[in-house]
Amino acid sequence: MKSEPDETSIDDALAARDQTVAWTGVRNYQARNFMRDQMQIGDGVLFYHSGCAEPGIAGIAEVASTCYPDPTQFDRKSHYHDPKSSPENPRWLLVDVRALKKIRLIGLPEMRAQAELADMLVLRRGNRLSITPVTASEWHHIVGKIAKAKKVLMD
DNA sequence: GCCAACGTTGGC
DNA sequence: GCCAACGTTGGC
Repeated sequence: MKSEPDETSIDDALAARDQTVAWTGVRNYQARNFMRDQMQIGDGVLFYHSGCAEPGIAGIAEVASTCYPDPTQFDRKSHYHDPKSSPENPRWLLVDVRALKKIRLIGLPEMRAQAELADMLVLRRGNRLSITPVTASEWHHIVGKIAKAKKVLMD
């Protein structure tokens, strides 16, 4: 799951109550549908920093809720306000995400250098989805490289 | 700031 | 339903 660290970094998420943040601002149907149809509480999340000097995987997190309407869509003052959405018929959903651990940044060049990750959707040319599924083997390859991640996942 | 890539919008 | 125009994302 991509987040701009200027807005919500892995450090921000770890500092939040229960280390949990509501994943506001998704305004793409495919990304929304991943949250609605694919995610379950406890699923592993790679916390990815985008739109910054050093994009890459910055932490390990987990899905902490099922999906529910993103409140920012109803907030006229929010950057994420959607005038076409209404509480009676909400268009955009989110899940809560609990940060588990900050890890050594695995930057884009490092990710691209690994044959095991060559098919990761997030690395696809032109990919703009802020949420993409990760296969079990990709997940294991990444957390396997990080002692901290391995430790937290065994706890 | 540039630009490739892609999603959305809206006229027809 | 097509498709051009436009807006956004996001790496560089």
